[in-house]
Amino acid sequence: MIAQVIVDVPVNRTNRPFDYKVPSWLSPLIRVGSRVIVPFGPRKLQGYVIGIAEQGEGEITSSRLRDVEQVLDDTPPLTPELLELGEWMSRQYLCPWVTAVQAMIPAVLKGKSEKWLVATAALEREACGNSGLLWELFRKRQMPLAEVEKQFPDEYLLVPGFISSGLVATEYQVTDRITRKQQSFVRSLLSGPELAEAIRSLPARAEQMKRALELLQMHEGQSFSIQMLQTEYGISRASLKSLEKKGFVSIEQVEVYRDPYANRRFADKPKPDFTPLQQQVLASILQSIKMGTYASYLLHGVTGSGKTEVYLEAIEQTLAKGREAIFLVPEISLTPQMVERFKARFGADVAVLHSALSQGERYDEWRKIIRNEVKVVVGARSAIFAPFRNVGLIVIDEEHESSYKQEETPRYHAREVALWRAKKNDAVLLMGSATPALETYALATRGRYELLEMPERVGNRPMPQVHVVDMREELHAENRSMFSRKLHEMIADRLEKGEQMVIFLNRRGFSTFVMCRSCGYTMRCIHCDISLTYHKTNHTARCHYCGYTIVQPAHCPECQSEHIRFFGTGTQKVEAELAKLFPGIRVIRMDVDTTSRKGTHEELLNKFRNGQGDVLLGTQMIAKGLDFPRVTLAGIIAADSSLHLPDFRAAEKTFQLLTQVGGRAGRHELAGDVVIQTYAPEHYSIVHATRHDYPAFYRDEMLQRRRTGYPPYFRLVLITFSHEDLPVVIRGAHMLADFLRPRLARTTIVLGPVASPIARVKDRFRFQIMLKYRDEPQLSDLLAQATAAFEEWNKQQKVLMTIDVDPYVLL
DNA sequence: AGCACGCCGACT
DNA sequence: GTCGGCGTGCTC
Repeated sequence: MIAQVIVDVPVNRTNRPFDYKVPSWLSPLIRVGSRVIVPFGPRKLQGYVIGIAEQGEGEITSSRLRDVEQVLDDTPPLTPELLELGEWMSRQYLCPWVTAVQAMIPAVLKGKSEKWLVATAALEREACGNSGLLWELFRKRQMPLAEVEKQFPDEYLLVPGFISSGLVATEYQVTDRITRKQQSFVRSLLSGPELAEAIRSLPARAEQMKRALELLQMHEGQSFSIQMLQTEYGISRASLKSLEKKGFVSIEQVEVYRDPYANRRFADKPKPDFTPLQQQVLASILQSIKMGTYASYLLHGVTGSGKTEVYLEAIEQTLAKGREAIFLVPEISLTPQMVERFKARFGADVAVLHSALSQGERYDEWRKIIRNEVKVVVGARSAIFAPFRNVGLIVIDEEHESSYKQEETPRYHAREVALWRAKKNDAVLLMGSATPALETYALATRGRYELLEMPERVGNRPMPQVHVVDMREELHAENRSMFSRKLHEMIADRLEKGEQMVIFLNRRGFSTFVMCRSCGYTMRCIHCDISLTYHKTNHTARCHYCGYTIVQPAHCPECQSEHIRFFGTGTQKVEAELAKLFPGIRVIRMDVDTTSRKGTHEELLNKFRNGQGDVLLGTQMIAKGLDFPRVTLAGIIAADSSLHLPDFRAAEKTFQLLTQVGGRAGRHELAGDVVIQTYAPEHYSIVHATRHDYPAFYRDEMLQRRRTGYPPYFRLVLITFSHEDLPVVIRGAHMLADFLRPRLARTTIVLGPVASPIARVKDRFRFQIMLKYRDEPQLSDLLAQATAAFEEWNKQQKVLMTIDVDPYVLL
């Protein structure tokens, strides 16, 4: 038996299966998809079985093949479908297959290969003399070599001597980080009458023991966790121990899932009556679910149109057909509200893959999926890899969100992966948004996805009224405050009425840079080509690219002036201003600084929901998915701060943001207002957002994209190079461009090589090539060839190259 | 990626 | 005459 294995060496040169013999004792355990440990050259590595055959296919004769050393799991963590998906990703996104595979499984399953020092039998017999290291090895039997070097830096040099004298030996070990949580459970060892007798036999003062036995008597055959008996019934560990000693009960260790939602009850909302629009939309979707064939839908529904109810119903019907469902949400909007809704509706059938989970919690949730204990997965981007075997429905909420694109290798887009899985499984793909990505809407209008429209809010609630304030006029009217008169007036009005509001500040692209007012000097990173950002909490200036941090100087390093200040408005500044203008106002600020601790996110939102705040003030993270009945005002401080970024999606992002934030107001009985403050009130993204007119925005933006040659008219590939020496990067970039140009279609545009917009990061110069193409059916193959040619060229240099297919971040 | 093998300069 | 620098090539 031969196993074909891809090994954990994520480079192109080893991006192919290697054959191994399967020793007979492992053959019952090994499966396609198994994690294994294999010898690889002088090392031992973790690998994944991608195929099993009777005969090896390579030219190496089977007698010379090495053995699989170990099979790591009794259930393979990868299904055949996921392996195939990994292969596709590897071609599509030009990444090593093994990297794609590792993106699919929890981080704790990624083994690390280390060289260890182990004691030999000789060491047992010999005296260890005065060597601290040998004593330690005698005691511990083995240590990672890296740890030896750290703990015994002097004796580390003696290691080769110890090896040659046979006292120690080296060996490779592969370790993963799997841990399992155990809990003690108490179970009665006695039958009914015996139990009654035992209770009577206990002395009156053994009150806790009596109560424990009575509990076991009442719930016959059930076991109770010690922890629960302690907290809920006040029965101490000690009394349970003595019951065990008396032979009345047994205490055993049972593995439990780490569940952040344990001991929480979720109230189920009654299923609402569907509006006619919802019914209409559902009819199409449910028809496809019933047929069990591939179908894809774009559900374009305004904020508050009840898209979530449609999703939930579609999921329920999928489960009713005995199939499984994946529900993707953007990283940022996997809110407790959303989780609660799912837990309430689907109870123990849901696994939640949250970015805030610890690695252990994530592993436990994932195991519920691989063990077929759940039927629905709710999660961010990587949940698209849920190892279900019979996916019937994939829902992508807020389909346009950029968090669905992974910005490291493998640089995949969850929407693309979802499409692949849906087709593969004859499943339904349902994407929803109030502001679809242009690419998606364009495909929908061309029939690639079926377009479903829900242009009205449920219950005929009106869309909020949007007021656009031209901040230039405010300045002319001598208002230098960050709040326009309109917004000021409306805040005062809501405070008076006791209603709530959301104030949004897009700090991105408007960062708080540090500048000297006297000489104009700006603080820049010494390693990167960007300005430093001021952080108030510890009074430092930091680089957001490499982490370079200095204490904020009191004087300008250039001219010694004291007038060195930070510019740009941050949430902290808005908070201070609100407090000044409206004494007594209760502001709940939500940004990276106030939510860094685990659980604070939820805490702050609960506070706001309970009415302990008048204003929810924050960045991106409050823009989406939140639904508070008493919010009647949404204020956007600087709507155009995202408009002038060097990004072809700037207008689209602005439109989406304004629409989403505006959608937070007036979702229930109370009508809502939105105030947008801007310096560019005539810009089409702001005008159309004001009128809630997506189609108009789509038309205008498509004209721009056509004029400038960007998606959806052209597709992009961004190739980035970096190296410490500028001439070397430039040579590398030209080498690749020269390779590609003659091989590409005439209609394809090769932009560059040019310096990247951020020309230096971490002391490395960056150059890039952008490919713009309309039709390149063989592009993946060509890029693979180009990569091979580049690697050949790159043997002497050490230029880093990354290829980003359909990039989102162009820096 | 790592690791071993192998060929040239500065030391006992 | 040896120790060790890192260039080159391979891993079933």
